[in-house]
Amino acid sequence: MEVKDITSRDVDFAKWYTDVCRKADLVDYSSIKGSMIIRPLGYAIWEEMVKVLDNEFKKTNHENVQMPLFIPESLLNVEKEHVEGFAPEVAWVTHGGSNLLDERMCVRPTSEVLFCDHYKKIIKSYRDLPKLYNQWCTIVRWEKTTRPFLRSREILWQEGHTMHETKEEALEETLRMFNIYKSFQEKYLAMPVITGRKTEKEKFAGAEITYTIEAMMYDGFALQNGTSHYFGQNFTKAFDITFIDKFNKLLMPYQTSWGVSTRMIGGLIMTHSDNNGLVLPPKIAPTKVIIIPIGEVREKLNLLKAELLKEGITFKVDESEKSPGFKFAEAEVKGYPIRVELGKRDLENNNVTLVRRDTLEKIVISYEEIVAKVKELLVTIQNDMYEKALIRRNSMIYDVLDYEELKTIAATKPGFIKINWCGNVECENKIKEDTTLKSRCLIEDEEVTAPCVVCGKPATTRLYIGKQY
RNA sequence: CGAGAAGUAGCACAGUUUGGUAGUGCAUUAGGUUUGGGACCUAGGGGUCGCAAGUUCGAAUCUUGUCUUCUCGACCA
Repeated sequence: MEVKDITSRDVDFAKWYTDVCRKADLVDYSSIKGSMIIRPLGYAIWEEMVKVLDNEFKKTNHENVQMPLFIPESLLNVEKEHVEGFAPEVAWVTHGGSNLLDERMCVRPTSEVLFCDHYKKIIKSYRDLPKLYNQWCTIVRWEKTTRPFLRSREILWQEGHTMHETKEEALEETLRMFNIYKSFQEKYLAMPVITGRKTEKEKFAGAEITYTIEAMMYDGFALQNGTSHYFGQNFTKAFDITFIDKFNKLLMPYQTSWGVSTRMIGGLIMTHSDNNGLVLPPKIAPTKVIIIPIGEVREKLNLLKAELLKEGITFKVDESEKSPGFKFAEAEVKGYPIRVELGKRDLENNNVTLVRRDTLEKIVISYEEIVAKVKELLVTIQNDMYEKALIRRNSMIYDVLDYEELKTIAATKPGFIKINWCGNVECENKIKEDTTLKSRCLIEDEEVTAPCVVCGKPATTRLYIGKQY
């Protein structure tokens, strides 16, 4: 459990990642492949995420529900594209006790069909719309390769499923939730993200439009950190969901779904953490301040605790018998944004030492300044972490016009590549075959600058490509 | 799912080649001394060697199967 056990980030990034997950005590392996135990610190980070997002969902009039865990096979089969997309990775329940079931059921890999089955019953009139439901739950997808937080078989997440009277309303909802995710990741997780539509090839099974949020990890790989889908009437037609509008006409509603998962915790680690362990942005850190008393400082400690409590700044005090050096290292592994070293020797001069986790900078100030400085630092650290990640990310984005150059960069430089693309799936496939890079998302706010980088025909759009987790 | 590597105490590992009843460091418990970057002394506790079958008088060690983890590939809404 010592920092020196953490593999260097630049030596072996994959090993470093799992080391941080374990040493910071975020997660433990269970005896079931791909099903992890989320430990108290990992879960506390998730709870902070849930708190912020759930509040955003409720502010935008969404209601939480809880749907069944199982999906009967016949129900999963209702929407053709959807079942084809998910069938290879669902887990099946075939027995109840020792009796073979008449119809096998899968453990939900996502809940579109469950919501549709329910909406069919409760939506009758335009007065029943919109329906804005969300659920916090776990789902199961039988992944072949698994990694803590990034790709597990049991996934803790949130899925919103909404039904709307018009196409315009549904499209607006898709973008509304997409923007909530984007701004959450930028403002709270301090993660710069690229956002946009997925290509036809990469969109969600059954969706008309998929918007994606992609963050670049320290090693240049992309992590898809959230998606928002517009379904049009694909599912409502398949499920025959209808309502009567105000002119007494029978119509079909338009649908969306959107989700984020504990994968964001993996993104947080691979964006900000370092060789000393976890680094958490203050806004998402469950505990903002760790106080380490050195020597007999009880009186000042009690005073400080009362002041932080009054200010609503979450803190912990390490009053264990360990040596100060051990406590410093431990505090760094766990990623507390600010460490307060409350030492007898400093206090004789009326000083305390603050240490920023993101830069490890030591700041000596007088005792009276402490609360004001902590408040200031929490803001500074949050901003600096975003800026640092942004600069690094931007330095790893390449704009490429020539296909040979594309292959060279793909093979030698980690990161994202911007290209001009004709929109043809053959060109998309060729890039993947030649370079293993896949489409991340369309860049819709930039004009095309040259012909398609693959085929040389006129380009219709700009596109981000990159390797992914 | 394919190829490769690994699994011995909470963690990191030795012991396996050559079969003989399990060890080191850290952590942990008790008492004491310490305290500004991973303290020290003394005395303890903790492991059916991933699991299962087989070979053998005897298996951590040999054989087979299986599970889990890691790496590379395929897959990945």
